[in-house]
Amino acid sequence: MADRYEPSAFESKWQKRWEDAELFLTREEEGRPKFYGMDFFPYPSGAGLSVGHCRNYVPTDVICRMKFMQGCNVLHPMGFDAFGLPAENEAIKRKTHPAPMIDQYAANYKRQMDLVGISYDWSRSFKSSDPSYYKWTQWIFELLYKKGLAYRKLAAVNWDPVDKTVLADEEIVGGRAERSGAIVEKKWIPQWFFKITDYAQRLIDDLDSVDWPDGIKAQQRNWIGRSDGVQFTMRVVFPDQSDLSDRYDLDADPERQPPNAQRRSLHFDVFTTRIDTIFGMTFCVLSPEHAIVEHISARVDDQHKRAIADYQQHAKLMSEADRTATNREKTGVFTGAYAVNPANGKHVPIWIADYVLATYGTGAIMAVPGHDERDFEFAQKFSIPVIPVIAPHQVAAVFEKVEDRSGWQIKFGKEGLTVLTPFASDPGQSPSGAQSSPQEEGGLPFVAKDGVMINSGEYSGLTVAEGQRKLGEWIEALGIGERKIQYKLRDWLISRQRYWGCPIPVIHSAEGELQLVPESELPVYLPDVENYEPAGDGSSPLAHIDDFVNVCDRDGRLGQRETDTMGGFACSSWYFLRFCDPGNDDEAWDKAKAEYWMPVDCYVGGAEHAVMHLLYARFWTKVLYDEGLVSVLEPFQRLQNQGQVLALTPYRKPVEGEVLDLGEEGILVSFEEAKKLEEDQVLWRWARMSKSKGNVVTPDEAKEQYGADALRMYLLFVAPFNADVNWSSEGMQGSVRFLSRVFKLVTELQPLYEPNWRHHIEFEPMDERAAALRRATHQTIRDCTADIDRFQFNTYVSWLMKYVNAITDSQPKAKEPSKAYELAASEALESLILLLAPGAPHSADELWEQIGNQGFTYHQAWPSFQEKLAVEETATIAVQVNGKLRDALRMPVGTPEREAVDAAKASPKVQSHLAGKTIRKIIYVPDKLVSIVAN
RNA sequence: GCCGGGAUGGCGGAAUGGUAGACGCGACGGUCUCAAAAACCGUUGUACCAAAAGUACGUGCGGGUUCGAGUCCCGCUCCCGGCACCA
Repeated sequence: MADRYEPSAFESKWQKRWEDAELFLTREEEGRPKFYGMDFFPYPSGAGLSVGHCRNYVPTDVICRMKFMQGCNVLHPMGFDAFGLPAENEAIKRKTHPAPMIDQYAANYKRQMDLVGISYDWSRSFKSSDPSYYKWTQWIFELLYKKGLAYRKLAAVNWDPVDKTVLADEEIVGGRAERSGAIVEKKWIPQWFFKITDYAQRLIDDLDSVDWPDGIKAQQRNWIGRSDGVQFTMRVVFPDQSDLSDRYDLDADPERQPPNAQRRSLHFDVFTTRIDTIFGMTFCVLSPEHAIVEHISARVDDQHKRAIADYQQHAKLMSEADRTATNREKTGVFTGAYAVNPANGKHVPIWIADYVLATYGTGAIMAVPGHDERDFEFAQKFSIPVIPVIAPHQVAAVFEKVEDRSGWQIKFGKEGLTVLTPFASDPGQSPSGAQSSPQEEGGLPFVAKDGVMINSGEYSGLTVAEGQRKLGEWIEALGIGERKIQYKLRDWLISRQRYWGCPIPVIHSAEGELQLVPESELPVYLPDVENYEPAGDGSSPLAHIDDFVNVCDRDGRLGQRETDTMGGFACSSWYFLRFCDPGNDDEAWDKAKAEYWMPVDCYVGGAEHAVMHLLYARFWTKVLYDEGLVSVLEPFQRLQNQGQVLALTPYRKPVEGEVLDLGEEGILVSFEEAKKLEEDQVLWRWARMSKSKGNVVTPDEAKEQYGADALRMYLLFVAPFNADVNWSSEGMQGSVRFLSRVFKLVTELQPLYEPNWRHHIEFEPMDERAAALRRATHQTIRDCTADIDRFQFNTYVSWLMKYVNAITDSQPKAKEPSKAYELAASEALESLILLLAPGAPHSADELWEQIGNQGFTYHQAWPSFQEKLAVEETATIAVQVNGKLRDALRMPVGTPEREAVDAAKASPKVQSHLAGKTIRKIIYVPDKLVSIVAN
């Protein structure tokens, strides 16, 4: 019998027994509520799991185990996101084939997860690279295609020269490929897209219905980037005024067709969210790639023609990274043409500049330097006039009263807008509300989100909100534009010119027509080949495999297979549905089964997928909902992001001339090197565990040294679930110590254990000691249950620790325990073991057996608490005088106000602070507080 | 710049507007031991005081609301994460 935690003696034994008993096979029994708990689909890396991964898996395991004990049918699956770039790159590096390699890595992941005792139902496991899985990924692709949500078009896309593939916008961070770190280039290639933009609004709206961290929701809203504004047409005029004879070929560009008027003139559309500032427009800007630039260029003189051509060339050559670099100085050229401001008929110069993006809105803007920082910067540089048209309410009030405004000036500063009057030298004449302090040159524009319109003709005097509404109506009435909603979100680029991915089930017929591979012929198998390295010319490796490429099309003629594969995010956009019915050969999933299990009740993973996987999976779910294939609009009801586990990592101080990696304070060195260096030469920093940093702690070694349960309890206890933690072996020791205390306590109390305590305890009169123990028991059940539900695993463990202390202290030292105490202790023993079970399942099962029970704690009912047993008999009532704590009284719970107040007044400590004062007011909070106000 | 999230003892962190610092780590003192480790017991926010009692101070900074603020409101500072010329 063990009176301490000796994990090597029992942890592996229980893992074997769980497996033999098929303990974690998913049940679908009637009459039980369901609970679907899941972790993010992991890519099985060759480095194996670190304890950092366990910080994801253990908490999910705790909640799933508790839910099962509470009587739920629990679906707790695990599979592997095997397709994709990381696997393929690793295989190339190792000169092996990704398929067997990934099998081996996945097997290792499973072994490690089992080592930690995670309760996965492995019978439902699969890899995204299994043909039985990707058959249905292709099937969903075809569904999207049929619905017009998958399309192929020539596009300038993000090309990663290192990984030699195209990437999605979501995979680019600051102009670099997130994975390879390469500076992304622009390349024009025909690409496959999913039309996620059709779902932009629903993807925003339905965020309201899910229980996710605010930060993730905000990131998604941001990424989708809704802007409400007005889009309207601007007519182009040339200095010679012969503009009407010039015709812009509208039919060639139907998207830019205006509602009705001005069909014969050259024109372009602009989008603005600030139509209220239209009177402040002093120029327009087109992106260098805008289609109309050619037409303008054709009508202007040679000097401007050349300037335009030069600038376009310059823009074309610039890399995406350079172009989007922060704080770049504005550049641009005047085209020689003008646009007519529809609000006041004024002609404003048309410029081209690369600060206007071709890919957003209409690729053209009205520029209002008075109220837009970028336009202001541009205007300053090119000496374009600035007209303020929005003033703060109090300034506008003064400004609008003045009839002769000659000599008045308006300037902008950090404080807002400043009016400089001709009588500024005489402060007495300066209207109140208008400052006249000297302004530094080059001040900021006044980005007036609120204020009053000025210098705006008949609209002057309206507020920003009113102006936006009225001008929007006016533009619509005029027929030159309409109110419009723009989204930053762009369509999801799905094709990859790489081998290790799900083949796109499309055939290019002899006529160049796109044909879907018939459903009966799915899957399109990924061919097993020796050489699959990317060519680097933008073609897929599959394009060079003749057997694969050449097929019969629908009409029996020679066609060619699509050779791009799908990016890995396609595979992970529906795997949660497959887990509901993983063995189904006839369908992707049985609708009834998906309806039963979906949505995922608790989804756990890292915050780095905020806008990629989580957005794509939501999109697919909505499409499948529209098809009637799933019954939920959102796949993941509750989402939680775990914090990372950081490890102390040695860095060396850089020697002169050495360049540091971005964000690093020193040069990374190995632990061996660090030992050799002088102490003051080594900088120890907390860094995310990674193979390259050499700071990984594996669950294997943690289990070997401390035990799986100690690791689990440590990860739960060390910090709030979503906070980063610093790995510490002292902390691990603490967990070992706690579990040892549990073993010791159970061993001590075991002789008192009465398995039938339940039948006797209500009839046995409770003495004070027994009642106190029962109180601790029921409070602990209450608090542990609530905190697991709330994802507060650190306090769940705290309550257990406190409970162990309480039971220990409750034991009678000198005399024999009473019958009542024996029964209370029996209840406590069982409760302690069962409450411990989700966190430390091996120890719980061992202890359960040790006190003479059979079977698994997993099959026991989760303890329930009785409110009446959890309440305290006496309360500590704080007594405050003028808000300061002066005494604390122990009084029975439910003491009436009168008594409590009298007792408080009687307290000598309180009296000394009341001496010579008159009581003005007394506040009483039952069982908590008496607050006396006196002066 | 914009959008999120933070800031509490030596450290990780608790705390429905009601006794701030639960629980743990570390540290210090003790028991056991020839000794050490382990284990166990005790102390541990700061200041004044020999100590206790006591008093004052104390949740990033400055204001405010309230009998009472870590918690609510206004204005900042710093840290972390994301986005970033998106009109």
